[in-house]
Amino acid sequence: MTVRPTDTKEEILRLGTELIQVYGYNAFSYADISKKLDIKNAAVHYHFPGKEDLLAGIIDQYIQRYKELGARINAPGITAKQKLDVFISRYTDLCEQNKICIIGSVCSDYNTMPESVKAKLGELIEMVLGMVEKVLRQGKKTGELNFPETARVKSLLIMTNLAAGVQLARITGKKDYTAICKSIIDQVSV
Amino acid sequence: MTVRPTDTKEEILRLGTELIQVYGYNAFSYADISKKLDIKNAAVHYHFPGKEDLLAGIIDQYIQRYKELGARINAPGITAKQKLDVFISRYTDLCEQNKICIIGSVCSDYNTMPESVKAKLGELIEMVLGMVEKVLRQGKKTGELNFPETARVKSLLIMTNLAAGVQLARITGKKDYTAICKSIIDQVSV
DNA sequence: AGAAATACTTACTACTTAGTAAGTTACTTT
DNA sequence: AAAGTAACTTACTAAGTAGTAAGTATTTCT
Repeated sequence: MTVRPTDTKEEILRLGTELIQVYGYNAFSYADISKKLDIKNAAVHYHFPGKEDLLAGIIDQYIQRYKELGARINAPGITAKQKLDVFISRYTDLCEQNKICIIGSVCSDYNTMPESVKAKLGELIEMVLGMVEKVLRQGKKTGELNFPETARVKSLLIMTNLAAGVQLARITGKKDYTAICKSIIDQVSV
Repeated sequence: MTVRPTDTKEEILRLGTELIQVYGYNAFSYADISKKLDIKNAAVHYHFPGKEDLLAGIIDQYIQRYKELGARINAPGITAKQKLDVFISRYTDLCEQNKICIIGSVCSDYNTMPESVKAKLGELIEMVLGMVEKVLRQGKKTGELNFPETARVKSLLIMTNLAAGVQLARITGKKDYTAICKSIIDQVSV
Protein backbone atom coordinates (compact mmCIF):
# COMPACT_ATOMS: atom_id res chain seq x y z
CA MET A 1 0.00 0.00 0.00
CA THR A 2 1.82 3.03 -1.26
CA VAL A 3 1.00 6.69 -0.87
CA ARG A 4 -1.27 7.83 -3.68
CA PRO A 5 0.86 9.72 -6.21
CA THR A 6 -1.88 12.30 -6.67
CA ASP A 7 -5.22 12.97 -5.13
CA THR A 8 -6.58 14.82 -8.10
CA LYS A 9 -10.01 13.28 -7.67
CA GLU A 10 -10.29 14.56 -4.13
CA GLU A 11 -9.00 17.96 -5.15
CA ILE A 12 -11.69 18.11 -7.83
CA LEU A 13 -14.35 17.23 -5.25
CA ARG A 14 -13.01 19.82 -2.84
CA LEU A 15 -12.85 22.58 -5.43
CA GLY A 16 -16.19 21.59 -6.92
CA THR A 17 -17.80 21.87 -3.51
CA GLU A 18 -16.24 25.26 -3.00
CA LEU A 19 -17.38 26.50 -6.40
CA ILE A 20 -20.95 25.42 -5.70
CA GLN A 21 -20.87 27.12 -2.31
CA VAL A 22 -19.39 30.33 -3.68
CA TYR A 23 -20.77 30.70 -7.22
CA GLY A 24 -23.51 28.09 -7.68
CA TYR A 25 -23.72 24.85 -9.65
CA ASN A 26 -24.62 26.31 -13.03
CA ALA A 27 -22.10 29.12 -12.71
CA PHE A 28 -18.90 27.09 -12.87
CA SER A 29 -17.42 24.97 -15.63
CA TYR A 30 -14.92 22.14 -15.94
CA ALA A 31 -12.52 24.74 -17.28
CA ASP A 32 -12.72 26.61 -13.95
CA ILE A 33 -11.67 23.42 -12.20
CA SER A 34 -8.95 22.37 -14.62
CA LYS A 35 -7.38 25.84 -14.72
CA LYS A 36 -7.24 26.18 -10.96
CA LEU A 37 -5.81 22.67 -10.47
CA ASP A 38 -3.46 23.11 -13.44
CA ILE A 39 -4.71 20.03 -15.24
CA LYS A 40 -6.52 19.57 -18.54
CA ASN A 41 -10.30 19.57 -18.66
CA ALA A 42 -10.20 15.99 -19.99
CA ALA A 43 -8.65 14.98 -16.67
CA VAL A 44 -11.74 16.22 -14.89
CA HIS A 45 -13.88 14.22 -17.31
CA TYR A 46 -11.72 11.18 -16.59
CA HIS A 47 -12.71 11.23 -12.91
CA PHE A 48 -16.24 12.55 -13.42
CA PRO A 49 -17.49 11.87 -16.97
CA GLY A 50 -20.32 14.39 -16.73
CA LYS A 51 -21.03 17.37 -14.55
CA GLU A 52 -23.88 15.50 -12.90
CA ASP A 53 -21.43 12.76 -11.89
CA LEU A 54 -19.33 15.41 -10.18
CA LEU A 55 -22.38 16.78 -8.40
CA ALA A 56 -23.35 13.26 -7.33
CA GLY A 57 -19.81 12.74 -6.00
CA ILE A 58 -19.93 15.99 -4.07
CA ILE A 59 -23.27 15.10 -2.48
CA ASP A 60 -22.01 11.59 -1.67
CA GLN A 61 -19.01 13.09 0.08
CA TYR A 62 -21.31 15.42 2.01
CA ILE A 63 -23.47 12.47 3.09
CA GLN A 64 -20.34 10.60 4.19
CA ARG A 65 -19.15 13.55 6.27
CA TYR A 66 -22.51 13.99 7.95
CA LYS A 67 -22.46 10.29 8.82
CA GLU A 68 -19.06 10.76 10.45
CA LEU A 69 -20.40 13.78 12.29
CA GLY A 70 -23.33 11.69 13.49
CA ALA A 71 -20.98 9.08 14.89
CA ARG A 72 -18.87 11.70 16.68
CA ILE A 73 -21.96 13.31 18.15
CA ASN A 74 -23.16 10.04 19.65
CA ALA A 75 -20.11 9.79 21.88
CA PRO A 76 -20.98 9.81 25.60
CA GLY A 77 -20.76 12.98 27.66
CA ILE A 78 -21.96 15.40 25.02
CA THR A 79 -25.02 17.42 25.97
CA ALA A 80 -27.91 18.01 23.60
CA LYS A 81 -27.08 21.69 23.50
CA GLN A 82 -23.50 20.90 22.51
CA LYS A 83 -24.77 18.59 19.78
CA LEU A 84 -27.01 21.34 18.46
CA ASP A 85 -24.03 23.68 18.55
CA VAL A 86 -22.11 21.31 16.31
CA PHE A 87 -24.76 21.69 13.60
CA ILE A 88 -24.98 25.43 14.03
CA SER A 89 -21.21 25.84 13.90
CA ARG A 90 -21.09 24.13 10.50
CA TYR A 91 -23.24 26.92 9.14
CA THR A 92 -21.31 29.55 11.07
CA ASP A 93 -18.12 28.31 9.42
CA LEU A 94 -19.76 28.62 6.00
CA CYS A 95 -20.99 32.10 6.85
CA GLU A 96 -17.54 33.28 7.83
CA GLN A 97 -16.18 32.12 4.47
CA ASN A 98 -18.99 33.83 2.59
CA LYS A 99 -20.16 30.45 1.39
CA ILE A 100 -23.63 28.99 1.47
CA CYS A 101 -24.83 25.47 2.19
CA ILE A 102 -24.67 23.22 -0.90
CA ILE A 103 -28.26 22.14 -0.32
CA GLY A 104 -29.46 25.73 -0.56
CA SER A 105 -27.13 26.43 -3.47
CA VAL A 106 -28.12 23.42 -5.53
CA CYS A 107 -31.79 23.94 -4.76
CA SER A 108 -31.98 26.89 -7.16
CA ASP A 109 -30.82 24.61 -9.95
CA TYR A 110 -32.87 21.64 -8.74
CA ASN A 111 -35.00 21.46 -11.86
CA THR A 112 -31.93 21.24 -14.10
CA MET A 113 -30.71 18.12 -12.34
CA PRO A 114 -31.26 14.45 -13.30
CA GLU A 115 -33.49 12.30 -11.11
CA SER A 116 -30.55 10.34 -9.69
CA VAL A 117 -29.04 13.50 -8.23
CA LYS A 118 -32.41 14.74 -6.99
CA ALA A 119 -32.78 11.48 -5.07
CA LYS A 120 -29.33 11.81 -3.55
CA LEU A 121 -30.07 15.34 -2.46
CA GLY A 122 -33.28 14.15 -0.83
CA GLU A 123 -31.31 11.49 1.00
CA LEU A 124 -28.86 14.08 2.31
CA ILE A 125 -31.58 16.42 3.53
CA GLU A 126 -33.58 13.71 5.24
CA MET A 127 -30.41 12.54 6.96
CA VAL A 128 -29.53 15.98 8.29
CA LEU A 129 -33.11 16.70 9.37
CA GLY A 130 -33.26 13.29 11.02
CA MET A 131 -30.05 13.90 12.96
CA VAL A 132 -31.19 17.29 14.24
CA GLU A 133 -34.60 15.85 15.05
CA LYS A 134 -32.99 13.10 17.12
CA VAL A 135 -30.90 15.60 19.08
CA LEU A 136 -33.97 17.72 19.76
CA ARG A 137 -36.12 14.77 20.79
CA GLN A 138 -33.51 13.42 23.17
CA GLY A 139 -32.80 16.87 24.60
CA LYS A 140 -36.48 17.39 25.27
CA LYS A 141 -36.77 13.97 26.89
CA THR A 142 -33.91 14.61 29.30
CA GLY A 143 -35.21 18.10 30.04
CA GLU A 144 -32.12 19.76 28.57
CA LEU A 145 -34.11 21.44 25.82
CA ASN A 146 -37.63 22.72 25.55
CA PHE A 147 -39.84 23.82 22.65
CA PRO A 148 -43.57 23.65 21.89
CA GLU A 149 -43.29 22.10 18.40
CA THR A 150 -42.65 18.47 17.57
CA ALA A 151 -38.97 17.56 17.16
CA ARG A 152 -39.46 17.08 13.43
CA VAL A 153 -41.06 20.49 12.91
CA LYS A 154 -38.55 22.21 15.18
CA SER A 155 -35.73 20.68 13.12
CA LEU A 156 -37.38 22.11 9.99
CA LEU A 157 -37.59 25.54 11.59
CA ILE A 158 -33.99 25.50 12.77
CA MET A 159 -32.53 24.18 9.52
CA THR A 160 -34.48 26.69 7.41
CA ASN A 161 -33.28 29.47 9.73
CA LEU A 162 -29.68 28.34 9.25
CA ALA A 163 -29.77 27.60 5.53
CA ALA A 164 -31.49 30.85 4.58
CA GLY A 165 -29.53 32.64 7.31
CA VAL A 166 -26.21 32.09 5.55
CA GLN A 167 -27.79 33.09 2.24
CA LEU A 168 -29.11 36.29 3.78
CA ALA A 169 -25.80 37.05 5.46
CA ARG A 170 -24.21 37.33 2.04
CA ILE A 171 -26.42 40.25 1.21
CA THR A 172 -27.36 41.98 4.45
CA GLY A 173 -24.30 41.07 6.47
CA LYS A 174 -23.25 38.61 9.13
CA LYS A 175 -24.95 40.50 11.97
CA ASP A 176 -28.33 39.11 10.93
CA TYR A 177 -26.98 35.57 10.87
CA THR A 178 -25.56 35.99 14.38
CA ALA A 179 -28.93 37.21 15.65
CA ILE A 180 -30.64 34.20 14.06
CA CYS A 181 -28.27 31.77 15.78
CA LYS A 182 -28.76 33.43 19.13
CA SER A 183 -32.53 33.14 18.76
CA ILE A 184 -32.35 29.47 17.80
CA ILE A 185 -30.49 28.74 21.05
CA ASP A 186 -32.79 30.95 23.11
CA GLN A 187 -35.89 29.29 21.69
CA VAL A 188 -34.88 25.79 22.79
CA SER A 189 -33.38 26.81 26.15
CA VAL A 190 -35.31 25.84 29.25
CA MET B 1 -52.72 57.44 -25.33
CA THR B 2 -53.17 54.29 -27.39
CA VAL B 3 -52.98 50.66 -26.38
CA ARG B 4 -49.40 49.40 -26.60
CA PRO B 5 -49.08 47.30 -29.76
CA THR B 6 -46.95 44.73 -27.93
CA ASP B 7 -45.93 44.18 -24.38
CA THR B 8 -42.87 42.17 -25.26
CA LYS B 9 -40.80 43.85 -22.58
CA GLU B 10 -43.25 42.88 -19.87
CA GLU B 11 -43.52 39.37 -21.24
CA ILE B 12 -39.73 39.07 -21.07
CA LEU B 13 -39.77 40.26 -17.46
CA ARG B 14 -42.55 37.84 -16.59
CA LEU B 15 -40.87 34.87 -18.26
CA GLY B 16 -37.45 35.83 -16.90
CA THR B 17 -38.85 35.89 -13.39
CA GLU B 18 -40.42 32.48 -13.91
CA LEU B 19 -37.21 31.00 -15.30
CA ILE B 20 -35.24 32.26 -12.28
CA GLN B 21 -37.84 30.85 -9.91
CA VAL B 22 -37.96 27.49 -11.66
CA TYR B 23 -34.44 26.87 -13.01
CA GLY B 24 -32.16 29.52 -11.53
CA TYR B 25 -30.45 32.61 -12.96
CA ASN B 26 -27.42 30.90 -14.47
CA ALA B 27 -29.47 28.04 -15.90
CA PHE B 28 -31.46 29.93 -18.52
CA SER B 29 -30.38 31.76 -21.65
CA TYR B 30 -31.76 34.47 -23.88
CA ALA B 31 -32.55 31.69 -26.34
CA ASP B 32 -34.92 30.13 -23.78
CA ILE B 33 -36.78 33.42 -23.61
CA SER B 34 -36.84 34.19 -27.34
CA LYS B 35 -37.98 30.66 -28.28
CA LYS B 36 -40.83 30.64 -25.79
CA LEU B 37 -42.02 34.13 -26.78
CA ASP B 38 -41.47 33.37 -30.49
CA ILE B 39 -39.19 36.34 -31.02
CA LYS B 40 -35.51 36.57 -31.97
CA ASN B 41 -32.84 36.66 -29.30
CA ALA B 42 -31.78 40.10 -30.56
CA ALA B 43 -35.23 41.36 -29.53
CA VAL B 44 -34.47 40.37 -25.96
CA HIS B 45 -31.15 42.21 -26.20
CA TYR B 46 -33.02 45.24 -27.54
CA HIS B 47 -35.04 45.52 -24.33
CA PHE B 48 -32.31 44.27 -22.00
CA PRO B 49 -28.84 44.71 -23.54
CA GLY B 50 -27.19 42.30 -21.11
CA LYS B 51 -28.42 39.55 -18.87
CA GLU B 52 -27.60 41.65 -15.83
CA ASP B 53 -29.91 44.38 -17.16
CA LEU B 54 -32.68 41.81 -17.31
CA LEU B 55 -31.97 40.70 -13.77
CA ALA B 56 -31.96 44.33 -12.63
CA GLY B 57 -35.31 44.84 -14.36
CA ILE B 58 -36.77 41.77 -12.70
CA ILE B 59 -35.64 42.90 -9.25
CA ASP B 60 -36.96 46.42 -9.91
CA GLN B 61 -40.35 44.98 -10.81
CA TYR B 62 -40.28 42.90 -7.62
CA ILE B 63 -39.49 45.99 -5.55
CA GLN B 64 -42.36 47.84 -7.26
CA ARG B 65 -44.80 45.02 -6.50
CA TYR B 66 -43.77 44.85 -2.87
CA LYS B 67 -44.31 48.60 -2.62
CA GLU B 68 -47.82 48.14 -3.97
CA LEU B 69 -48.37 45.34 -1.51
CA GLY B 70 -47.20 47.60 1.29
CA ALA B 71 -49.71 50.25 0.28
CA ARG B 72 -52.56 47.72 0.14
CA ILE B 73 -51.61 46.34 3.53
CA ASN B 74 -51.78 49.76 5.16
CA ALA B 75 -55.48 50.05 4.38
CA PRO B 76 -57.63 50.39 7.51
CA GLY B 77 -59.38 47.40 9.03
CA ILE B 78 -56.71 44.81 8.32
CA THR B 79 -55.41 42.99 11.39
CA ALA B 80 -51.74 42.31 11.97
CA LYS B 81 -52.37 38.61 11.58
CA GLN B 82 -54.03 39.19 8.22
CA LYS B 83 -51.09 41.31 7.14
CA LEU B 84 -48.70 38.56 8.10
CA ASP B 85 -50.86 36.11 6.18
CA VAL B 86 -50.44 38.22 3.06
CA PHE B 87 -46.68 37.72 3.22
CA ILE B 88 -46.97 34.03 3.97
CA SER B 89 -49.44 33.48 1.15
CA ARG B 90 -46.98 34.90 -1.36
CA TYR B 91 -44.61 32.07 -0.48
CA THR B 92 -47.43 29.55 -0.37
CA ASP B 93 -48.35 30.53 -3.94
CA LEU B 94 -44.74 30.00 -5.00
CA CYS B 95 -44.66 26.65 -3.25
CA GLU B 96 -47.77 25.43 -5.02
CA GLN B 97 -46.19 26.27 -8.38
CA ASN B 98 -42.95 24.50 -7.44
CA LYS B 99 -41.16 27.82 -7.67
CA ILE B 100 -38.80 29.41 -5.19
CA CYS B 101 -38.38 33.00 -4.11
CA ILE B 102 -36.14 34.99 -6.50
CA ILE B 103 -34.10 36.23 -3.57
CA GLY B 104 -33.24 32.68 -2.55
CA SER B 105 -32.70 31.66 -6.15
CA VAL B 106 -30.42 34.52 -7.09
CA CYS B 107 -28.51 34.20 -3.82
CA SER B 108 -26.72 31.07 -5.07
CA ASP B 109 -25.37 33.07 -7.98
CA TYR B 110 -24.77 36.20 -5.92
CA ASN B 111 -21.03 36.21 -6.48
CA THR B 112 -21.45 36.12 -10.27
CA MET B 113 -23.45 39.34 -10.22
CA PRO B 114 -22.25 42.93 -10.78
CA GLU B 115 -22.26 45.33 -7.84
CA SER B 116 -25.21 47.30 -9.20
CA VAL B 117 -27.44 44.22 -9.07
CA LYS B 118 -26.11 43.21 -5.65
CA ALA B 119 -27.13 46.62 -4.34
CA LYS B 120 -30.62 46.31 -5.84
CA LEU B 121 -31.04 42.89 -4.24
CA GLY B 122 -30.02 44.33 -0.90
CA GLU B 123 -32.59 47.08 -1.32
CA LEU B 124 -35.31 44.51 -2.02
CA ILE B 125 -34.45 42.37 0.99
CA GLU B 126 -34.26 45.30 3.39
CA MET B 127 -37.61 46.48 2.12
CA VAL B 128 -39.32 43.13 2.66
CA LEU B 129 -37.72 42.65 6.07
CA GLY B 130 -38.71 46.19 7.00
CA MET B 131 -42.31 45.61 6.00
CA VAL B 132 -42.60 42.39 7.99
CA GLU B 133 -40.83 44.02 10.92
CA LYS B 134 -43.35 46.86 10.90
CA VAL B 135 -46.29 44.46 10.89
CA LEU B 136 -44.79 42.53 13.79
CA ARG B 137 -43.98 45.62 15.82
CA GLN B 138 -47.45 47.07 15.39
CA GLY B 139 -49.12 43.72 16.14
CA LYS B 140 -47.13 43.41 19.33
CA LYS B 141 -48.01 46.97 20.35
CA THR B 142 -51.73 46.41 19.93
CA GLY B 143 -51.52 43.04 21.65
CA GLU B 144 -52.58 41.15 18.54
CA LEU B 145 -49.30 39.32 18.29
CA ASN B 146 -46.75 38.15 20.81
CA PHE B 147 -43.16 36.89 20.56
CA PRO B 148 -40.05 37.13 22.77
CA GLU B 149 -37.64 38.38 20.09
CA THR B 150 -37.34 41.91 18.75
CA ALA B 151 -39.49 42.64 15.71
CA ARG B 152 -36.40 42.81 13.51
CA VAL B 153 -35.06 39.44 14.60
CA LYS B 154 -38.49 37.82 14.43
CA SER B 155 -38.83 39.08 10.86
CA LEU B 156 -35.47 37.46 10.07
CA LEU B 157 -36.63 34.18 11.58
CA ILE B 158 -39.95 34.18 9.74
CA MET B 159 -38.48 35.17 6.37
CA THR B 160 -35.73 32.57 6.58
CA ASN B 161 -38.32 29.94 7.49
CA LEU B 162 -40.38 30.90 4.44
CA ALA B 163 -37.56 31.34 1.94
CA ALA B 164 -35.82 28.08 2.82
CA GLY B 165 -39.20 26.45 3.37
CA VAL B 166 -40.17 26.73 -0.29
CA GLN B 167 -36.70 25.53 -1.29
CA LEU B 168 -37.05 22.52 0.97
CA ALA B 169 -40.57 21.77 -0.26
CA ARG B 170 -39.15 21.17 -3.71
CA ILE B 171 -37.14 18.26 -2.39
CA THR B 172 -38.93 16.84 0.63
CA GLY B 173 -42.46 17.81 -0.34
CA LYS B 174 -45.04 20.44 0.48
CA LYS B 175 -46.04 18.86 3.80
CA ASP B 176 -42.92 20.26 5.47
CA TYR B 177 -43.66 23.73 4.14
CA THR B 178 -47.20 23.56 5.51
CA ALA B 179 -45.89 22.57 8.93
CA ILE B 180 -43.46 25.49 8.88
CA CYS B 181 -46.23 27.97 8.08
CA LYS B 182 -48.44 26.61 10.85
CA SER B 183 -45.58 27.02 13.34
CA ILE B 184 -44.89 30.59 12.24
CA ILE B 185 -48.50 31.51 13.01
CA ASP B 186 -48.53 29.58 16.27
CA GLN B 187 -45.32 31.23 17.46
CA VAL B 188 -46.71 34.75 17.17
CA SER B 189 -50.21 33.96 18.42
CA VAL B 190 -51.15 35.28 21.84
C1' DA C 1 -45.58 64.74 -46.26
C1' DG C 2 -41.08 64.00 -44.32
C1' DA C 3 -38.24 62.95 -40.29
C1' DA C 4 -37.52 60.51 -36.43
C1' DA C 5 -38.16 57.18 -33.15
C1' DT C 6 -39.76 52.41 -31.77
C1' DA C 7 -39.65 47.68 -32.03
C1' DC C 8 -38.16 44.62 -33.93
C1' DT C 9 -35.53 40.78 -37.69
C1' DT C 10 -31.55 39.11 -40.29
C1' DA C 11 -27.31 37.56 -40.12
C1' DC C 12 -23.40 37.28 -37.94
C1' DT C 13 -19.20 36.75 -34.39
C1' DA C 14 -16.22 35.46 -30.78
C1' DC C 15 -16.21 32.70 -27.06
C1' DT C 16 -17.38 29.11 -23.77
C1' DT C 17 -19.59 24.87 -22.84
C1' DA C 18 -19.60 19.84 -21.97
C1' DG C 19 -17.84 16.02 -23.89
C1' DT C 20 -14.73 12.48 -26.59
C1' DA C 21 -11.31 9.62 -29.07
C1' DA C 22 -6.76 8.51 -29.30
C1' DG C 23 -2.27 8.74 -27.61
C1' DT C 24 1.32 8.94 -23.64
C1' DT C 25 3.55 7.99 -19.32
C1' DA C 26 4.37 5.53 -15.26
C1' DC C 27 3.40 2.25 -12.14
C1' DT C 28 1.72 -2.68 -11.04
C1' DT C 29 0.85 -7.25 -11.79
C1' DT C 30 1.95 -11.72 -13.75
C1' DA D 1 10.29 -8.85 -19.26
C1' DA D 2 5.65 -8.36 -21.03
C1' DA D 3 1.01 -7.09 -20.36
C1' DG D 4 -2.12 -4.53 -18.22
C1' DT D 5 -4.01 -0.68 -15.81
C1' DA D 6 -4.43 4.03 -13.88
C1' DA D 7 -4.01 8.67 -14.63
C1' DC D 8 -3.53 11.51 -17.28
C1' DT D 9 -2.53 14.93 -22.06
C1' DT D 10 -3.32 16.23 -26.84
C1' DA D 11 -6.31 17.60 -29.97
C1' DC D 12 -10.54 17.98 -31.32
C1' DT D 13 -16.00 18.68 -31.97
C1' DA D 14 -20.71 20.09 -31.83
C1' DA D 15 -23.66 22.83 -29.58
C1' DG D 16 -24.78 26.65 -27.02
C1' DT D 17 -23.64 31.37 -25.01
C1' DA D 18 -24.05 36.43 -24.82
C1' DG D 19 -23.80 40.00 -27.71
C1' DT D 20 -23.76 43.19 -32.09
C1' DA D 21 -24.17 45.70 -36.53
C1' DA D 22 -27.12 46.64 -40.06
C1' DG D 23 -31.47 46.51 -42.13
C1' DT D 24 -36.84 46.83 -42.11
C1' DA D 25 -41.54 47.84 -41.04
C1' DT D 26 -44.61 50.58 -38.41
C1' DT D 27 -46.06 54.15 -35.74
C1' DT D 28 -45.50 59.00 -33.94
C1' DC D 29 -44.06 63.64 -34.13
C1' DT D 30 -43.47 68.02 -36.57
